Amino acid sequence: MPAAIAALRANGLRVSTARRVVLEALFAAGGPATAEQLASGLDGRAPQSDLASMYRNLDTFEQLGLVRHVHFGHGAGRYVLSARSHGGYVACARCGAFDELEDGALDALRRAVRAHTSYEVGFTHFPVVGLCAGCVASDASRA
Amino acid sequence: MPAAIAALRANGLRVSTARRVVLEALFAAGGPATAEQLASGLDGRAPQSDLASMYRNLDTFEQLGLVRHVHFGHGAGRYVLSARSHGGYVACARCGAFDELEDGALDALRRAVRAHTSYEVGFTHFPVVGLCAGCVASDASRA
DNA sequence: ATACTTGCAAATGATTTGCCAGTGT
DNA sequence: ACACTGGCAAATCATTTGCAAGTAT
Repeated sequence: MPAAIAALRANGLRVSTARRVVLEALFAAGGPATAEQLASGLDGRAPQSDLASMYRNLDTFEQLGLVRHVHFGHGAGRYVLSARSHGGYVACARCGAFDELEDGALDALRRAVRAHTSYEVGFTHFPVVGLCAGCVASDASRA
Repeated sequence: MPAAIAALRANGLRVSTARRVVLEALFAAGGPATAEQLASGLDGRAPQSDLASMYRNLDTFEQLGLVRHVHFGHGAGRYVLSARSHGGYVACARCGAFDELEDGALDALRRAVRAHTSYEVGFTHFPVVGLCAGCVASDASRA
């Protein structure tokens, strides 16, 4: 966390209370959380804050490379501390469950894409979507 | 296209003019198009129609398995005739370019995910996102 | 002191929903 | 005839933006 503060200073950005709160909330969340969850205080685990400012600051931190966000299916995007989440995610299109991909899986995926296309994919911005083991059984609808 | 009409009938749904227009537009689009593009008539290549009804009918066709939609980065989702697009897509997070994944690539990806997780991914609902060859050079921002 | 930030309200973009008139079957 | 649909307006969700007041530096 002091690293994040340093990053702000290093970029001439101010270390405001609101920004400290954003970091605190992301830290407390421990995993991908929506801007709304973070701003509403994570059920008391972090101080509440303004949603618009939350978005603005998440974006600021994202540009500094400290935060990233992923979209699990439809609905709100989820933000995480980059330090807490190196790889990509697999998300279930049905129930919303998700897990981080291990480095091995990530490498295998990147290699597969590179072998067949001219794209260099990261799986770091958007997750790999499919059905989790539990939902495979009850197949049917949309994403 | 007559297959789509038959599918409607088979499910007790009505074959209305609006629904024919949706199919016509999807057909004319030839690839993933937004609901707005489809409803506005694709620059004259299809009749214009109501946006809300377009969404409703795209959803209806999606439930019948005739249409599917993908999200290339942020912004509006794009709809395609399932018959025209079997596999998944690779999309560029930077410039919005996208290409279909060949079956080989798709299989390799599915295998990789299956080997490392308990998920059964399709890549058919959401695309694989990364940077296209052109954008790899100028790296930097968000998704 | 001054420019960067905040917080709140209002705007935007995408998609959905309510409702009643219209129309396939 | 009757239930399913279409069209239009209004609502909703996620996110962004305008602005005046507040505060790091």
